[in-house]
Amino acid sequence: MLPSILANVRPAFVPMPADAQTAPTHGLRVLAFSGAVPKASLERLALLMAPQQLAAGETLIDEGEDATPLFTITSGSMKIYKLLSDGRRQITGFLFRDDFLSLAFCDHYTYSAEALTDTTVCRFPRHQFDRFVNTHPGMERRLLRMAANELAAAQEQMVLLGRKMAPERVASFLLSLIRRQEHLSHDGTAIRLTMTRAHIADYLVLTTETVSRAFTGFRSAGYIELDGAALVRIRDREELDEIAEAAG
Amino acid sequence: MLPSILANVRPAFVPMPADAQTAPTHGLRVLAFSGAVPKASLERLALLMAPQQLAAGETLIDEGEDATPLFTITSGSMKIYKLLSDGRRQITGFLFRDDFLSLAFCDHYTYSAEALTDTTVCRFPRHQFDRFVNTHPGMERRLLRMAANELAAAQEQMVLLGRKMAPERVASFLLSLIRRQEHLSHDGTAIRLTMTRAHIADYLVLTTETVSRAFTGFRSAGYIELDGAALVRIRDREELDEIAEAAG
DNA sequence: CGCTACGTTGAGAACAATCAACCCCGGTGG
DNA sequence: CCACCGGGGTTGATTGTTCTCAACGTAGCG
Repeated sequence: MLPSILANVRPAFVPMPADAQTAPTHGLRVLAFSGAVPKASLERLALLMAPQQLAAGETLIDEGEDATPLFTITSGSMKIYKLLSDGRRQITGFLFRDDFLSLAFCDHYTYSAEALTDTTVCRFPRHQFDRFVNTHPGMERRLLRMAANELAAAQEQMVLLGRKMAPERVASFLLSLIRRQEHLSHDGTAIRLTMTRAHIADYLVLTTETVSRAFTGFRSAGYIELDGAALVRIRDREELDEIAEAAG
Repeated sequence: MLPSILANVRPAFVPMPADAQTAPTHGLRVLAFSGAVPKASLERLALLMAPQQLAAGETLIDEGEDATPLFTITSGSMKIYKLLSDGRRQITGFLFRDDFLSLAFCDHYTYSAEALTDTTVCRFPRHQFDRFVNTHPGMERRLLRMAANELAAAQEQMVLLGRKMAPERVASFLLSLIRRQEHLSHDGTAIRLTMTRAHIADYLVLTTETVSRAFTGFRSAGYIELDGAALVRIRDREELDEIAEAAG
């Protein structure tokens, strides 16, 4: 009755068709679920989607809001975050293409979501998505796999927040972006950050100053190269791995 | 093919039969999944289980170990934790009766699990559990629900670790235990802690000293009463809620 | 060309960690 | 019976990593 109960989940490790990186994905593809159900079913799922444009900084979801629709991101990037009543904010994750925004078993979202860059999402009406899931057992399994991956990532993040020093957190963050990108485009040498230092700080529980100092430190040590503030070239990944420390 | 891919998940919100609190649960019950499948199926699931005793402090799972079996806790309590290579430890959760230990989609556990008190677990062989899940769609849905709840809790924990002061963390922790207990036994006035101050500290990312100071502070303020170190009586839940701040 | 947002760098403050006693209680053995 | 012992818990003083506050740089844009 309530299959669509995931919070933010990424389709990590979804085998990606070769043309996925270059082909325009808005509209008729549902890459996040490819492989989970027959192609014909996927086409039917695609018919349920309604595309939606978001400008950088625009809010898609407000915490506590009625959680009727579900979303996947077809291009761009978003942050999801939670608030305390006095306004303290914790970014709990960044989402990119093919990531999936859903809800956590209650009727309202437990987090807010905002576009970092201009972003396109596809909206699924919940009832219809649920019906689709109910008639495709492969979907439930896929969603479970996504949730399990997300859960493991969340525990990893607890270790980061709880036990890692500032530079270790920043190194872990860079590496997680790199790994994510490698799955999508097989480029592990450079990343263009779509988030500001303030976003990174809010995610890693540091300040912009501390994040900046970590970047500067890595640059001075020759581990990375900065081209502007957004483009990061990895020079010594071994060392970054070392700093990020195990697991990561 | 891989339905049993959850990390630690609790059966939160499982409707509990009235006799569940008092009846001995070892052996023939699978409360965590009651309601998800027909009673007859539950009986068959119970046949797969093998009970196992753990003394306090005994390790059930070592991080990285082959993740063949799955477990539910039938009595007692456990901690699950992750390690960094230099030995830093982060407790990522406490598990109690009916909680479910599983694995996160890869072949090895991503965390360790150790008994806090004398504990009984039931072991499921993975192949057979998977087969059971595959033949009972209700199970997949239940597992998904459990995972979603756990994911929401993990995000809550990120906010706690990232944005809450020491007393707020301790208040949040006490309240989460209380809420959990209310679901099981409808007693929201007192809890007997099965973990030491050191465990609590490792979970909340504080030191035993800081945890102790928070307890002392709450006692002095009249919010709680301590009977020994383990028995906590709640005197002013409103105020604790206030301190734990929103969401929680 | 100045505005504004973002980023970097530097000096002092703060919260919790660390280090160090001391207390309390249950168990053990003389 | 009681002294000893040890783990866990509490309390106090000092240290440290990051935050805070503040200033300066830099880049994009009207």
